[in-house]
Amino acid sequence: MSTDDLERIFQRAKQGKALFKDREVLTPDYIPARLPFRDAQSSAIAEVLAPVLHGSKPSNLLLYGKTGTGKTAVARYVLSKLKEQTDTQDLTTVYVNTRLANTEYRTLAELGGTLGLKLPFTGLSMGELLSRVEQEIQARHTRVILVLDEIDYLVKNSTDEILYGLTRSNEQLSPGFLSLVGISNDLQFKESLDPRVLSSLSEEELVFPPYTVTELQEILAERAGLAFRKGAMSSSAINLCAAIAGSEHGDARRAVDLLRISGEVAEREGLEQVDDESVRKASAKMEQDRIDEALRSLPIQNKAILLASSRFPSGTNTGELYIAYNNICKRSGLEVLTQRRVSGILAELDLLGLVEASVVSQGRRGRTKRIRLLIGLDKLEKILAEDPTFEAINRT
DNA sequence: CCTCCACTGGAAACCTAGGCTC
DNA sequence: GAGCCTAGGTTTCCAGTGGAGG
Repeated sequence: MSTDDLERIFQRAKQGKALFKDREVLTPDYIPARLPFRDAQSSAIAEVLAPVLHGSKPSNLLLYGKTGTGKTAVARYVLSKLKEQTDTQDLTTVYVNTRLANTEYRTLAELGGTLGLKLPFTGLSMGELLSRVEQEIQARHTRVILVLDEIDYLVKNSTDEILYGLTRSNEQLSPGFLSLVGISNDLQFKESLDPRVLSSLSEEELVFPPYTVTELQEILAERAGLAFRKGAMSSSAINLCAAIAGSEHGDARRAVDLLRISGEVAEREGLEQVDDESVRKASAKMEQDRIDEALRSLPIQNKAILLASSRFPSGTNTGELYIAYNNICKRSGLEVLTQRRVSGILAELDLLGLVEASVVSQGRRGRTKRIRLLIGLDKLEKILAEDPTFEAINRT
């Protein structure tokens, strides 16, 4: 890229009018001043939590709904309003996303951290950790409302030990108490839960239906009004955003993301207005970015397996791929994993949408996974070439 | 209708790297 | 330092299986 190119980019940025008024409004962390179409849910949660204001313990609460239906936003919104009502120190609200926290341990540690405890990354037993947190709550006479977002993830990836512990400590604490608000994307996660935990956790339940396309349109229009300058966003572009996001299960978060990226695309191209074309480009870009990012952040072994599957443009099966994978490992000095593990990694790659690995039966010739690469060869090679491990191979 | 392939996928055990307490 | 904890990735072991070819 020459300096001329750079100049042209900057020049265009200077000339083109800034389309955004306040980009923040379209970031995932933004909590809107008002949540359209969620009044019923907001007030239901408020009803459940209200007792905390005169010192009694609210029921535990479970929120259900698919991604982007506003569960998290509503929960945080109500919590922040609740906070405004109490000026005392004795109400602590904690929000933990268990998927980001990743493990039971880190979830609890995060709770402890918000309470002001200093906890190590690892090393304590779960029991020890729990009792430390309990002690802190008692010592402070504090009331805690703990929001566990994506709680299904926690249950799926470990036991429900922590939930059991938390619901139990609930009963034992005094003074002070701990109320739980669980948020789940998965409507069936209840089935994998210990019945004791379930009955305690879901004293109250609330379901969030997906947004309809018309609802999305209104939400987006409102956000767009705050985020963009007047006239910088065509209404047909808003409708297109709503339609694209709506066709993917009424996910409001993705709709808002799409809106923001459309704006960025249009701004970069020096347009006066975000049009349908920008939205389409943004939509394609989001999909592309998702794949690139998934590829880049893959562990080395997963990359090696992808590389192996790229040797078979018309698809292959586990056994054949394992042989190719073995070759690649030998040539790049990589440790060779067992076939069992490779099979597991293939399932992971399938989940990421990088590879299609479906189990097929070939009668006499056994059962195996039919494996097909779902990403472009050139793209894969380009990104994997960034990894020094595969240098030797790429040259041949 | 039966066989038997080439795996699948569950379960448990193992290993490493971290950290605690005494 | 000994003896205990955890996470997370891996290996080991193995019972289970869909369906083409007999």
